[in-house]
Parts: sequence; structure tokens; C-alpha cells
Amino acid sequence: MSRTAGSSGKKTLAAIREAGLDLIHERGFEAVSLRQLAARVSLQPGSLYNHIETKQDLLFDLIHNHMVTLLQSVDAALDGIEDPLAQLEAFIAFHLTYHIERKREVFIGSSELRSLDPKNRKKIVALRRTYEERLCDILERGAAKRLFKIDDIPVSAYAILAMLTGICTWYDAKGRIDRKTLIDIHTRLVLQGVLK
Amino acid sequence: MSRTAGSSGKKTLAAIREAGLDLIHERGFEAVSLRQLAARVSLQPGSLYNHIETKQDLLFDLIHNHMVTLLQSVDAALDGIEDPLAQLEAFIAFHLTYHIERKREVFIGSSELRSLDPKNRKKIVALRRTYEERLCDILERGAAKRLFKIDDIPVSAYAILAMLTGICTWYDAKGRIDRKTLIDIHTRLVLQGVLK
DNA sequence: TATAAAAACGATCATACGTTCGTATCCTGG
DNA sequence: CCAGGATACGAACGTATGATCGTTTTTATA
Repeated sequence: MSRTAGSSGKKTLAAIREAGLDLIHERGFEAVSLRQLAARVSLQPGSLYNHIETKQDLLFDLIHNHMVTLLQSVDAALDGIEDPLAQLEAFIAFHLTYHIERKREVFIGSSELRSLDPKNRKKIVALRRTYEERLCDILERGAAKRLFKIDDIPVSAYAILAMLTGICTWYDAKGRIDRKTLIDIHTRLVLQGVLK
Repeated sequence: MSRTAGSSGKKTLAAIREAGLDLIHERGFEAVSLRQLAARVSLQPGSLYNHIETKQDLLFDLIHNHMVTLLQSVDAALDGIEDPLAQLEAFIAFHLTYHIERKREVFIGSSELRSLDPKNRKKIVALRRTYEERLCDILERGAAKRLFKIDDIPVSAYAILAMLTGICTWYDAKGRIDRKTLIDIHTRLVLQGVLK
């Protein structure tokens, strides 16, 4: 027995990534073995290496992919909006929606940073910093226009991001709270905290 | 060679816990080996078992200890305060201070929950729930007295906790922001978000 | 349709892991 | 001051890990 009928590199790699997101999200990167991952995609452990470089590479690939998508998406979501208040509202709605839809990626992207080797981590941290800058910019421009009253912009940005990102650990899309309600609650919390 | 001169069970166990907090905080529970831990306290790997039951037991011990202390401390911090607004301020100040002083424990206590086996995890989750209830109670009583206007108490409590806990990932006690400023900024953010 | 590349298998490598054990030495309570 | 428990060593256990290899079969290109 060797190459399986109907096998295709693209599909297998996609399956590996998907299974990787699932497993790492559930158990953590270090706790997931390549044997478990291989079993999840019905492959022998060694065969994974037809598609990934190393285990570390897979992790970086997953996180990097997520960060790039996140940045593209936030820029798309803010595109064309000029008013800082409207921008902040759009940012909140985008951030929550994205974090609901990509719980796994977001969670891995923050909790597994330390499993990245220093070189890879550096790249991801830089991308994350860029994302944080988007919020800082909004707060800054809102403060400059005297729409917001903010004591310390970076600290406030961190606080807001932490609050919005927190939903990843508890929000259940099938639970009591629907998405719109979730966004409304958080929008109100943030805006009141920030408005003049 | 065998038992080392000057060795004492109490001191060794304390050193193991301390090193455990450090290592797990830095690298994550799964990534820390008992050999690394033993080396950190200048012991042979097998000797750890004079002081701990298993690796899993050590983790539970660290987290459980932290949660019990957290609960005792929050109750002490709120003791005697009646006004919900004052309670909320006290809660914020306490939570931030505690989380600054015990970054490692707090971080491990949330990020390594999944490394606990189900039985242990259940106990910790129950303790955490109790802590969350403290904040929910404050919000509830403040809302009942028409001091606060809150759309959804559990969601708001989660949001506030996430925001306050977020500092663990970035706050540096030796950095630009001193503790009082940090507390002021967060107090203002939360209160504005919650007040009527 | 011939042929190279792609993708899988199954076996295997060296290493690292958590844990146990027998033994030696030290500390402490009676 | 001595007996016995406490504490450490060092070697070892079985298992799991990430990764490599040669081989075989399928797919896709030209």
C-alpha cells in the first residue's frame, strides 16, 4: 500500500490545518502530538511531512495566516468611515464578529505565542502590534476631535481589546445571547467609558 | 551520595512551587518537564517525588492554592463596604493589585485550566465561578439601587473581568505606568461604562 | 501514453518524557 | 545518643515523541 486513491495535496493540507486548529484549540500545541493530528486526518504520522515542514512550522503557518486575515479584514471593515465615533463602533462590531467566528484561530493566536520560537514569535507580535495600532489611531483621532476623553490611549486600547477579546473564552453562539445583543452590550460599555 | 546536608522538606517544597510557577508561567505546563523543574531547584528528577504526588498534582496544587487565596483576599477587600459604587471601586482596585502582584498564578490559573484533568478542573472552575459571583452581586445590587444601568449583568461582569485581567499579559510594574495610574484609568473606564 | 512529481505507507531512529525503585545519608524526636 | 523517618541520589522502566527513510502507488504534465 502507498499513495491513496483520490488523494490531493491541497485537500490534505487543508484538512491538516483544520484538524490542527481543532486539536490545538482543545488541548494546546504542546499537548497535541503529530500522531493525534495524523489520526484525525486519517494519515500515518510520517505522511504529514509531505505537507508540513515541522510541527513548529504548522503552528506558525496557522497563526500567521490568521493575523494576516485579521488585518485585511479590519481594514476592510473600517474602509470609508471617517468619523472616529463611527469608526470605533465599526471596530467593536468587527472585532466581536470576527472573534466569534474564529474563536479557534484567535485563541491559538494569543495563547500559543509562547510555543513559537523567537523568530516566528517576533513576526506575529509585530502583526499584532499593527492591529492594536488601528484601535489606538481611532482613539487618538477621537480624542483630538474632543469626541473622546481618554486618560491614556495605549492603556485604554489594551483594556478595550482585552474586554472584547475575552468573549472567546465563554461566548457560545448557540447560547442565551445572540450576536447583536452581544455587540450592543459591549458597544455601550466601551462608548460610555470613552465618550466625553 | 544521597541525602544532602541542610535539606528540609518545607524549604524544598516551597522552592519546587516557586520554580513551578516560574517555569509554567514562562513555557506552559505541558512544555515544562520534571527534569527542567528538578534542575531549577538543584534536584534529581526522581527526588521531586518526595514532595509532589504527580506532575498533575503539582499543577492542581498551584492553581487551587491561588484560587483559595484570591477568594479570601477579595472578601477581605470588600469587607465592611456597603455602597455598591464603593464596592465596585474596591473590587477594581483589589483585582488589579492582586493581578499585578500575582501575575504568574493568575496567568497559570486561567491558561492552564485545560491541562487539569476533568476532576481537578471542575473544582477550580467552581472556585472561579464563586469569584465571578462577587462581581455579579455588586453589579446586581448597584442596578437594584438604580446606581448602575446595566444591560446584562453576567455579560457585563465577564467583560469587566476580562478587561481587568488583561493587564497580566502586558503590565510591567517597572514601566511607564505606576499602579495608581493604572487603577485610576481602569476605574474610570469601568465606572463610566456602568453608571447611570 | 510515457514519465516525473506528488502523496501515501510502514518501519524505524534517537531522544525525552513521567515515574519507580533500591540505597545511602542526614535530621530529629524520645 | 540512637533509632527511624525524611530526603536525596542515580539508575532504570516503559512509553511517547518529532522526525527520517526507502518504497510504492497514484496523479498530472507534456
